[in-house]
Parts: sequence; C-alpha cells; structure tokens
Amino acid sequence: MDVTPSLSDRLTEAILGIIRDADLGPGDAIPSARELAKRFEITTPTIREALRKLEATGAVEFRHGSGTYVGPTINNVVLANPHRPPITKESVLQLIGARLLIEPAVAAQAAIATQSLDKLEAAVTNALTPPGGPAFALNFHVELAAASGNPVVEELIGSLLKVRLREQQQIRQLYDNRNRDYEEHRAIFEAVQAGDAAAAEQLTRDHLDHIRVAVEAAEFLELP
Amino acid sequence: MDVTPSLSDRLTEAILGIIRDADLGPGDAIPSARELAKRFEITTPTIREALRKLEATGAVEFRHGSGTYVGPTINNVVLANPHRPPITKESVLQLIGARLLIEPAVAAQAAIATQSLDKLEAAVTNALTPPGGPAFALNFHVELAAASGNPVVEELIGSLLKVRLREQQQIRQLYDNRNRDYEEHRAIFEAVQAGDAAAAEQLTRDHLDHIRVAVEAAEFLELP
DNA sequence: GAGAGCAAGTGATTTAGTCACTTTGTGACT
DNA sequence: AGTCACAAAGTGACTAAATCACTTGCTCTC
Repeated sequence: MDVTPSLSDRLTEAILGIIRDADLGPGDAIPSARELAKRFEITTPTIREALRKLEATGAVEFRHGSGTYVGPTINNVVLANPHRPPITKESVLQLIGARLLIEPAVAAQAAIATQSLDKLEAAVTNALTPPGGPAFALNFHVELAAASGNPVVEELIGSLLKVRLREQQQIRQLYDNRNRDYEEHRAIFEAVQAGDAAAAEQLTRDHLDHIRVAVEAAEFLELP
Repeated sequence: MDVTPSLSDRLTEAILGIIRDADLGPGDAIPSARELAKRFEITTPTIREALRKLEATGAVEFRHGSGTYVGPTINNVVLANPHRPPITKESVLQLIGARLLIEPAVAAQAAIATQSLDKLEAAVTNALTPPGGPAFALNFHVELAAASGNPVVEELIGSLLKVRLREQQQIRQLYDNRNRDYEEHRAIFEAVQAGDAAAAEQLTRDHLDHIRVAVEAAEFLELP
C-alpha cells in the first residue's frame, strides 16, 4: 500500500529545493512556470498544479502578469487552515478556550525571557490609535508570543488568530472594548516588563476570560 | 489593492460548498473532476488546480483510478505545514520548547475535565506493545490533549507532532526510552485520572524536559 | 524631463486528446 | 454453484499547443 513514491508531489519538493538552494526568502521571485516546466521537462499545467499546492500553504504567491514569488509562511511549521469551515458560536468559544489554555503560560514565559519588548510595547500603544485598522488589536497577542522567545509559539498564536481574523474583528467592533482591551494589554505588558511571571499569567487569563464572557453573551449574527 | 475578488480560488470555495451542502465527511467521495468541470463550465486543468490546493491542506484526497475523496483534516482550524523546511537540531528544540509551554497546562486541564479517559489509557498501554509501529508512543500526547475536552487543542498538539513525525520516531528509536516513557506516561495518566491537576502539570513538564535533555545531548545525523 | 504608448514576459485558461490505474461486473472454467 | 480471469467503464495523471489578460519596463514622442 502506497508503494507509489508520489505523483507530482515530487515537483513541489523539487521547487522547494530550488528555493532553498538559491536561499530565497519571502518576497523573492522564483523562476516562471514556463521555465520550471522546461527545466523539469514537463508541461505547464502540471507545474501549475504543483505551484497551486505550494500556494495553498503560503509557500509561494502568484502575481498575475508579474511572476511567482516566495510566500510569507514558507518556513512555518504550523499554519492556519485557509479552507476553514464556516463559523459558529461554538467554534469561536473553542478557539478562545484553546487560547485560554496556552496564552497564560506564554505570558509567564515572556516575563522571564530576555527578549526585546519594543515591538510588544508598540503593539500596546498602536491599538488605541489605529493607523492600520482594527487588526492591530490582535497584534498584541502575537507580539506577546514573540516575546516568549519561541518562534513556534509565535506561529501557533498567529495561526489561531488568523483563522478567525475577520470574525474577531467583527466581535471587537460590535462590543467596543477598545479601552478595556488597552488597559488590560498595558497591565499585561507591565507585568511582563517587570518580570512578574505570575502576574502576567493571571492577567492574561483574566483578559481572555473577559473576551470569552463577551462572546458567550453575544447572540450570533449570520456569516457574510 | 486586491480589488480582484479572486482567481480560481472561488472554485475551491465552491467545491467546499458542495462538500458541506451534501454534508460529506472524511472518506466520502466527491464528484469527479470531469463532472465538476462540466458543472462549473470550466476545463479540467482548472478544476485540477483548485483540487490540488484543497489536497495541500488535506481537505480532499486523490486516489488514482478511483476518485476524489474528502480528506481527514477538512474541519481543522490549524494544520501542520506539509511543506516543512529541513530539520535542524534548533528547530527540534524549538518544537519541544513550544510543547513544554503548552502541554503542562493541557494536562492540568485534562485532570479537571470530565472527558472519557478510555482512549488515553489505551494509548498508554499500547505504547509498550506496539502493534502498529512506534507512532503509538506519540499518540499519548494527542489523546491527552483530547482529554482536555477542547478539539482545537487536540488539533494543535496533533499538528505539532505531525510536523516532525519521522524525526521524532527516529529520535525515539535511537534512545530507546520506551520503558521510561511508559512509566512517565502512566504516571501522568494516573494523575489525570485522580483529578490532580498540579501533579499532572508537573509530571508532564518533567516528561517533556527529559525529552528535551535527550535531544540536546544528541549530536544530529543528516536528514534522509 | 515627463508622459503616452507599445512590446515582451508572465500568469490564467482553454481545447483536445492520450495514458495509467481501479473498480466492477460478466463470463468461462472448474 | 463457486471461483477466477478478463474486459469494460470510469477515473485520475499528464501532454500538447494555443489564446487571453495582466504587469512591467522600455522607448519614443512631445
């Protein structure tokens, strides 16, 4: 069973090999589909299928008329499912439940890590005066994970937040907690800065619990 | 910017719509590529690109000569990157670091949850007498996450373990900790069963720390 | 020098087929 | 009657040769 080495999956691996051999990072251009087809001695539709697979995981990006480029998540070990099922109140609560389990420990770790906190502080203050939209509010949690010093944890939190990005923003717009969020974020930041792991952990737990309560109280709208 | 609704991404959404409207689950067959092409009034290569994207995220599966079927991870919110970068000692340690941050809290949650522990106990005992290979040893951690009652957490741990499945197995085979693992797993299980959250948390932390030390002591081989 | 416009390169998609694999059912043989 | 071999139908895998649409950069003009 499955003695088949693979189908055109070998192509995706080969393309990834090219990207890594050339030491390309996100944003860099990769050879055109036509050239890849020539190089592997196959036809364009076949190479396109391989590229589509890579596109689905964010390893490459297409830009019509311009070229194909290395995607932002090529080095991720875990990623948000781009083909996510439709949202329900239950799924949102499960998501918050997962964060409630993880993020307090992350905050505690950030408090005892020696990472730079500049970007975390920026995320706190930027949330109040949003120059780039409401997505900034979520940024705090990703930066908090980044401050833990473990890039995998950062990916994990980032993925969890990305899954429901639009919905999270919608929730935040409905119940304008911007000020309360700001206060709570700042309190967490200060605990982290002071190296008080226990306080950071508890404050994060409280913060997420407030969000959970808000979601639980909400009667859900339909999905757009 | 990006006023373009999308390209043939609409196809992937449409296919997912068909799957959900027909209430299909993993293993169920979906219409053939030719029929989908006819239904959407496009050609087969185009529909194949869309299906490939879905294949990359585990939403569908191809079986040559048989058909296309719904994949196992279609309802996941987060998934392991199938195009993972090559392994390094550092990346393995980062992975363990992430688990060290998350799993103790998961174990504590499992101890106070009211979930059934049958499968968890089975995972403990099966690890010693492996009927299905060494993958069973990792199963314990997934079942532990399942026992927490939060499916998102289960997905998360499952994804983290899947990323380095082969490598993890390799590590385990090299340093045959099977007996020590069994003892530690059993201790964690018993703490969970007894509802002792603090003990479950600490035992899990110790267990993962033992693995971390073992990996840190290992001088790494090349990748196959 | 600045702008309009053309041309080359690229992805997006079509059309029309061939090959390889799996499944299933039918028929012949035992 | 049961079983096995084989053919047929359906499916995915892939090829081949185009055409359309978009981006970019260059050149030519004013």
